[in-house]
Amino acid sequence: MQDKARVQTMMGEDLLFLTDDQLRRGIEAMFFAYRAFTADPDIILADMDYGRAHHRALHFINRDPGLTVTSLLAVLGVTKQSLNRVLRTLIEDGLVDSRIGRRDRRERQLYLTAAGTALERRLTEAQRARMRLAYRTAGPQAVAGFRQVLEAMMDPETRSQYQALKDLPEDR
Amino acid sequence: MQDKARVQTMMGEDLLFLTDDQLRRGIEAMFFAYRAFTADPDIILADMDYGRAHHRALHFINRDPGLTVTSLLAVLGVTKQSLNRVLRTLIEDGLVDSRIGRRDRRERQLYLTAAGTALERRLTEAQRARMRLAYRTAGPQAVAGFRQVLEAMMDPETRSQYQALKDLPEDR
DNA sequence: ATAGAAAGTCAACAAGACTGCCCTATGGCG
DNA sequence: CGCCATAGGGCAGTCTTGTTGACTTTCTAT
Repeated sequence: MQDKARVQTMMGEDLLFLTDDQLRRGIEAMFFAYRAFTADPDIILADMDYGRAHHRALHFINRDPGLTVTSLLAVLGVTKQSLNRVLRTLIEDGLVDSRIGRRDRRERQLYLTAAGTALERRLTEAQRARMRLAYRTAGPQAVAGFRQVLEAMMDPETRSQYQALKDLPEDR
Repeated sequence: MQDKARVQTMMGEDLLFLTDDQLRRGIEAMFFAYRAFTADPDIILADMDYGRAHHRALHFINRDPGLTVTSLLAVLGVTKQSLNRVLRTLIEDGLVDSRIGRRDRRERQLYLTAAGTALERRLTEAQRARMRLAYRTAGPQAVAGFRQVLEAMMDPETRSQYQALKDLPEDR
């Protein structure tokens, strides 16, 4: 009784999509898809002695220029020591600019330099290309469902952060 | 420059879901959701000196008992040296049984022991609980879309492996 | 003015991926 | 039989990225 679980919507009785088998399929899909999802930028990064962590930092600094180290920490969910190493190399290499906070001089506000912006764009575009194809293949309705499930999967606190990101300035 | 990618194409109109902004939202959702996705089993694993790699091995051995080291390698997409370290500890700890291949005595066929099955179940159940909640929250139609997009995101070769898994014996 | 909290940095260590190389055992084939 | 390919294991060393602990700088409240 595994595959006939093609769910048809409506019909209150239709909880077939919650069988252990269906859940396991979702788990495996997450594993395989995430691997592909990170593969494209990883190739670019490998060439320049950077890793995924650098990409993530660039992404969120680009997303919200001027954010502090602590804010970035909260979004990334790592320790500040871990982030610091990554940040240090990015700053040394001239991809990120760290300026002393204006309100509070203990803080460091982070900005991408022109070079940083260029790399971020290159990395993200590689990732976007795959996402674009997947979106196009699956169609708008599937995309909506995709986002709904992912959002429901996040920890509540993370979900708030994610939703808050929605409203950030869209410059670029 | 960021084409605000409103409509373009002749028929256009419904390509709004392919804007760079929409794609970026998807990228961020993947990042946050995947972190949550791995968090629950990670807590259990941390207590016993195991890591994510052990979980993955247990999962796929449980999925297809008797598979060879080479097959497992192909599914996991890691090097044999990397897998070997993980597998060695699992075998030493009595969670996995490695038997000499029946067709080909060079091969090792992998099985979970009772203890291995128990741990696999515990780990997977933690992960399933989150997935179940997400599925239930989002609903069947969203789940279908979720799976469609993830599948479209995989590398073609991986997708074949993923689809092939569909037909494996369903014990449990 | 000073104590304590907060932000950030430096140092050392561990997990888990990788490569490269070498080894054994087995299987297939001319 | 002999040769070579394949399956698997082991060892050494590297890299990224996570961790904790201890430190400095800066701010804030008493």
